[in-house]
Amino acid sequence: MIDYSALTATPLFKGITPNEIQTILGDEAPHLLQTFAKGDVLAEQDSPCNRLIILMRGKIRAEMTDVSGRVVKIEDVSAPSPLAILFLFGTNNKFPVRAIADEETIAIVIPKQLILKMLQNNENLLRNYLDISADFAARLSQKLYFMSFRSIRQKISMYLLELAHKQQTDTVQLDRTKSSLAEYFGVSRPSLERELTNMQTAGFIGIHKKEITLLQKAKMVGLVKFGG
Amino acid sequence: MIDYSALTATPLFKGITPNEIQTILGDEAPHLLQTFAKGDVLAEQDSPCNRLIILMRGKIRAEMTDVSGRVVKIEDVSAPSPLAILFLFGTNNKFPVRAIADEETIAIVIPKQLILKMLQNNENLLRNYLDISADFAARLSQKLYFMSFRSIRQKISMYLLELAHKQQTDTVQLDRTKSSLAEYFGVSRPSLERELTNMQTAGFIGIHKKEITLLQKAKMVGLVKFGG
DNA sequence: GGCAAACTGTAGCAATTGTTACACTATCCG
DNA sequence: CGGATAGTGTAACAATTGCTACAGTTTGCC
Repeated sequence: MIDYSALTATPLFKGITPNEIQTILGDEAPHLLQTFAKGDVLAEQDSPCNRLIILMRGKIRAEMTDVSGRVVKIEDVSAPSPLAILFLFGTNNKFPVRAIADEETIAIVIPKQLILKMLQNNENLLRNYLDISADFAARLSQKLYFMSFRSIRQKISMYLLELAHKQQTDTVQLDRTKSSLAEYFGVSRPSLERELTNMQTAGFIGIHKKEITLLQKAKMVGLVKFGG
Repeated sequence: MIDYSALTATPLFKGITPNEIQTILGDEAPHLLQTFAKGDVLAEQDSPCNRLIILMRGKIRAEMTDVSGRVVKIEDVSAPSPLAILFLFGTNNKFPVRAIADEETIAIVIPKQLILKMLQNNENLLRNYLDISADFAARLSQKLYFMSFRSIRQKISMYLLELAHKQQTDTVQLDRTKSSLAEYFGVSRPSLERELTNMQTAGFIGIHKKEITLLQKAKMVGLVKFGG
């Protein structure tokens, strides 16, 4: 049986009642359930992305094999959550990664054609779908924006200034570990640490664990603007 | 008057007949037309993105002002083409850039609510919309993928190996200028040139203008795989 | 044809960043 | 409580990359 109330917890079905979901999915719903054992492949990299996979229970990992044959783990996805929602459409709609079950996993697999119908028949669903896509794109854009700054000092300044703006204070709390921040910036962790220390020594910021105080906002703005 | 046949040339209305478009847009269509003089602002950065702007004639430039006040040109868009299609939805749906008319420009401006209705009422339109979004996201992903490689040599190798795969030959034609390739990689132009020269000296590739021959594919694969 | 603008190729030096290694701390979980 | 795991902080050295400057080439356009 499909647990419709669990589905309302997924971003895609947010704001839609279990009853509505039942109606949307229709009578075929029970046939859409699939179970995967640990190690099973839910979707092969570069295979046609002709169905939407929504995890109901369990978790998977997404791996990518590049031209050189190197396998890189891209992300972990836990239920309840839809998978690769953005690659269902587009001119080259293939799974960008291989999805492998990390434990026993139950998923609802919905053919692309049915998705199209569902989107047309339910405005909430359509909005959710478009919102999810847009948010994804916004995150990618934001990250690329950071990559466009040359020096680590510029990236740090930019990041902290935006954090200060969001948190409405000049003493910000880092919203991720320094390790993952280094990864986000695409630089090595020691390099990031060093530059943070340099900026503290230079009097730009004060560092206490994950709490960073912006001491010279104007100068940091200048860094971003004129380089350095 | 709206030139419906011109609209069919936009990616959003691809495959939809002028008559259908007329039906989709409905009676309000004539009220949606707007004219902008050179220098007029079609959309302000960070203003709510509550309408879709489709350029029918003329061209605009998209500029972004960052935290520091630095103004950067992001892209040029010429008619016929929709504007910022991916930022209409999402939790923070604001124009990421300021759109300024570079010459006299005529555009159809469709409110978000109407777009939602249109997408629900026409499957072709919905598919086009989703395809455009997905393609955009795929381009962003692809670019981030390149940014994830540390050295310039790795980026070059990766890029050339993919080009060779696409063009089905080991003598590839660069699909953009070396300048823009440097920008795409997020490195300085002289650094890219130097590394290309180094790779030629090392015997990996042969360079003749925009034509590059991959002489040691296996070793280049190794570069990407093991670093270096 | 000829001018302007964009693009290419190269060099030397300065600066930033990566790498590796090690010690230490915090957090999670049984 | 204790052990494992993830995260932090720092240092020295090597390597890559950026910057600036200049000369030459191609392209587009009048």
